[in-house]
Amino acid sequence: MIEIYAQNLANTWFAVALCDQKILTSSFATSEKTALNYILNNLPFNTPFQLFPKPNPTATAILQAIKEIYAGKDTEVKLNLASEDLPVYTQKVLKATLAIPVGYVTSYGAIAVAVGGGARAVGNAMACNLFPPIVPCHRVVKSDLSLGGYGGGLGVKLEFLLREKRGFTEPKDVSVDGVFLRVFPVEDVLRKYA
DNA sequence: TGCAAACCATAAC
DNA sequence: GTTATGGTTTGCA
Repeated sequence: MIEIYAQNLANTWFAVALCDQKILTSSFATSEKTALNYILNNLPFNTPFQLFPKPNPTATAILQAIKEIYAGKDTEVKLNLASEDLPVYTQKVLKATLAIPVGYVTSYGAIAVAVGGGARAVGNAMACNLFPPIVPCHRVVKSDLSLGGYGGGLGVKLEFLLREKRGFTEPKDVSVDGVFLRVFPVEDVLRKYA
């Protein structure tokens, strides 16, 4: 049985679908309806689900953690994502995206180099991200460090990056499955949109 | 700058 | 099988 929870935290609606403590899909939006619609659209077919008006303790902790991520904070909470049924390539892209630290961004092409495949394929994987904002697809931009696209609208993407400013000045490499992924300070992106 | 061609995993037919 | 479709990239005028 799939359990769905939605809650308003700090003026934003967050929603999750859980199954066996694992996150099937998540969302955020300015209205409860929009947040729930996203969840419902991404639910597997022919699976019963139930919408709970009040989150239980597990769901509360998860929603709280997602809110922290949304707010641009580092979170220590480990969120269990049900990604094993996704295409393998998509899983690799998600994993690489999760490796981007707060305060940094990388490009579609850079991820493609790290996990194989091409930049457009990476963009495709991002476009159907089931776990916003847990999988920080807002930290992936074009190779010239302009924004690229975003499901929730480019304004939302820009605001995310503003909240994640950390004052870093140098690019660096992070390790994903033994290969390196180059990441750049968010400031490098924001400069172009001042 | 701007445009065209190469790029590559998915989903839909 | 085949085709259409992107949240791209690169090269070249």
